Formats: sequence, structure tokens, C-alpha cells
Amino acid sequence: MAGDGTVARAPSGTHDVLWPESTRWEALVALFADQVERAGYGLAHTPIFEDVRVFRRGIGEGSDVVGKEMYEFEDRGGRMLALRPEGTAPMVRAFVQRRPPLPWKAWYVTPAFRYERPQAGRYRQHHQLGVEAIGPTDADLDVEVVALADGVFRSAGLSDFTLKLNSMGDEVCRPVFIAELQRFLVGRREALCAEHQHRIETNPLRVLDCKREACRAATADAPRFVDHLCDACAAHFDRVRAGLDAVGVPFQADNRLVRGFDYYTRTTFEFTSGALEAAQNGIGGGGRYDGLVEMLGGPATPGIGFGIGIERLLLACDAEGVFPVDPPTLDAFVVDVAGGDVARDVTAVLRQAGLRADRAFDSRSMKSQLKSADRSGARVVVIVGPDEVAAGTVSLRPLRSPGDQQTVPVADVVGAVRDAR
RNA sequence: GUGGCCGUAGCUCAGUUUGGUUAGAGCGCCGGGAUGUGGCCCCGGAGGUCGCGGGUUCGAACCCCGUCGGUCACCCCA
Repeated sequence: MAGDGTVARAPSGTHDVLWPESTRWEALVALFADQVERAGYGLAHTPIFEDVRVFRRGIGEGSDVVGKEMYEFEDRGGRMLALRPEGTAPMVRAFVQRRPPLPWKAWYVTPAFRYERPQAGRYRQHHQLGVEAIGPTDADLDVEVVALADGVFRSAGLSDFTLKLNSMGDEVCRPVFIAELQRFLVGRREALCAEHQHRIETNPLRVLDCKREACRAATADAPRFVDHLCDACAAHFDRVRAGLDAVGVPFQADNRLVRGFDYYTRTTFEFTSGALEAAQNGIGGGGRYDGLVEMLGGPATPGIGFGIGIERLLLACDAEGVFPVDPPTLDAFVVDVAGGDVARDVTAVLRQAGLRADRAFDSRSMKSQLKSADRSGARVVVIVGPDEVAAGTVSLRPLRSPGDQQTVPVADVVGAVRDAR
């Protein structure tokens, strides 16, 4: 840090988003807002930190995120808080506390914090766009939510991505399935990779999600959740799949898909980009959480949502060469080599007229100021020199298109810049 | 938390294998060429404790040790 000879830098795993890259973020958020607001979702802001129990209860003590990745801290009042590691639990907490009318459909854009080792596409602070829909148990809501995520990706221009879909059952059939899966896994314990042998007891579902060949082979003939869903869950899952077919959202049923948060029930899904070589190819995911509202102290109320990783999504866009964004350009740049009074006044007048205008400072040379004008991307440069000042005029010179320089009375500068469009 | 690779100008890097006078390039930045006109071109300039600390040596950007940082991968996830 300053004083000890080193330059201050952002904490490991965090990153700055500066202009012009930030305009792409803005554009993505705007695209997302447009998509989901058209479907009746409204923006919600909730605190960036919560009582740590909000996350422990819903996400689960046994999950990696809660177990070893949360940024937890005690505030000066002795409260145990945590920076949000994901977006759903805080939104559901807000629902439980405020109890807005059902169905409650909300969207968010938020940073999320997880203490992990940073690597390509993985950060300690990343950002997510997401929606939550609380109230209906209707499978058609699942279809709507999944289709929204799919639509966001397509609107951004992505085409090389896959939607995987599974059902995690409910409180009726999940315990039954887990027990059966455990019996199967115990018999295969020796064949599993070391890291998953102990998970047979702590989190048997995750063993199915192991990417190692050994585990894959050992669990190839494991019981499948789809075969053990209760009648209600099976019917729900059938309608979700039929609905996705009907609305034209392609998906792959994947009975190994197990997501990292304990609160998921029934429909779970994940989008992966085929354009990202890195292991971090998940660009979005979500699912139903029919027990979460109750876990956080509210009345039993079902819900479903998804989160999309902004950084990952933009990486995928880069990989596919889509979603380019041109930063907004200035209408005019004012160059003043006659003392600066006119630059000060004309720039203000242009801005008040609703035009985008900037100027040079520090009374630098005309060449220098014109270079700044050129770099600014401005359409026209407004030139003010001693001659113009003496005559009460300014000179307008187009920078982006062929055209002659013209001189107009200073009082006409707004109209002249507009005409130069 | 574990492992591989890498730390030289604002950025991207060369130089490290065979230690040897004032550490280089491109881009960017500043100024000039046009005594009032950008982009292209030409000329010049500023800018570096070679991550930090210690060691070996007559001599270290270069070799050795440590440390910090970055990056990639495992795990897990967005």
C-alpha cells in the first residue's frame, strides 16, 4: 500500500470494471431488465449482507458455499453477518419479511461473494442477474422461468450453450431416494474417488455429480431420481418438459445434475456454454425451492428462480464473438485556445441543451486539444481561437465524416451541432 | 485448502540457457515538424528500486533460498 513502496491493488479475486467495458455491463443489465420486465418481474434491491443464518438455513451447512466459502464477519454490535454468496436466499428473506402479494415476481442484479481460489471465470466477487418467482406451484411457472433464462442468452447472441434439466423431488420422495442411493453407494465405496467416498454419508446426491471417470463408471448403474419421483413430482416434471418442448426451449434431461444448494426441490437446471474451454463453463442455473420460504420462517410457499453469472456470460459472448457494444459517443468536443472562457460556457450550453459534450482542460496546444477531441470519439469539434472570440463565432469541424469546417455565431452553436448529426 | 507456470516501463513483451560497462522494443503518453486544425507519417522526450528480502560472486534482471503477488488447474460453483 501507499507508504510501504507497493501500489494499492484490488483484493485477490476481485476486479475493476472500467469504461468502456462498463458500457457492456450496462447494456447486459438493460437487456436482462427488458426481457424479464416484459414477463412481469420487477427490480428488487436487498442488502449485500445478511444475518449469516439466512444462508446457513437455506443453502445448507453441508454445502461448500456455506461450509468454507462465505465471507462471514461479526459487526460492532456482535451480530454474525455474511456477504451474500448467492442471490436467492436474500430475496426469499425479503419476501418472508415483507410479504408482498402473491405471486411475487422480482429480478435482481447483485455482486456475490465466495472465498475460493480465483481462476479463469471464477472470482471472489462476481456478479449475478437473476429472477425469483414465489407463490405458484404450477409447472408452467417453471417453464416460464427456464425460458426466460434461455431467452436472455439468446438475446445476447449466444447459440453454443446447453440446458440441463433434472428433478430433485420433494420432501416426500427425496428422503426415500437418498436412502436407496446410499445403499447403492455403500456397495461401491471402494470404486469411488477418495473425495467422494466420505460424501456417501454427508451428501450422497453430489456423488452423482462427480466428473471423475472412476466415479462416473462406478455410478453408471446407480438408481436414478427420475425413476423414484413420487406421483406429484413425476407429473410436475412431465409437465415442465412438455412445456419446454411446447415453447421451443431445447434441453437435455440429466439425472446426474445436482446443484450445490440444499434448498432446491423438484425442477433444477443449469446452462453451460460450449464456447468456454475452461472448467468454469456454467453460465447460469437455478431451480425450485418449495421449502425455502418456510425454512426462513415464512408460511409454506413454493418458489423458483435462477441466477446468471455476468462475468461468465460475457466470457461466453467473447468466445462466441457476440454481444458487441459500442460505447456512446460525444456529440461535440470543445477546443479553446483563447483563454477557456468560451469552452467553459459553450460546453455548459451544449449539455443543458441535452447534447453530449466534453472539452479539454489546462490550456494545452490546439494540436493537443484536437487529439483529445479525436480520441473522445466526438462527432464534431467546436473550435474557439482568438479569431472566433473576436468575431463572436465558433468553428465547427466534423471529425467522423467528410465535410467542410464552418463558422457560426456562438449563439447558434447548439443548432449547428445538432445539424451536424 | 493442494499443485503447475509466471513476476523487467501505463500495457504487451525481449533480455535470464553460456552472470560482465549508462536494461531494450512495440503500443500508449507528452512535445515538435505545420508561428490556429485531429486521424496517417517523421523527429524528440518523459517513464523502470528488473515484485520484495537475503545469499553466492570481483560483478546478479540473469544463479540459490525465502517471501509476497499474479495466473492456470483440482475441489466447487456464476
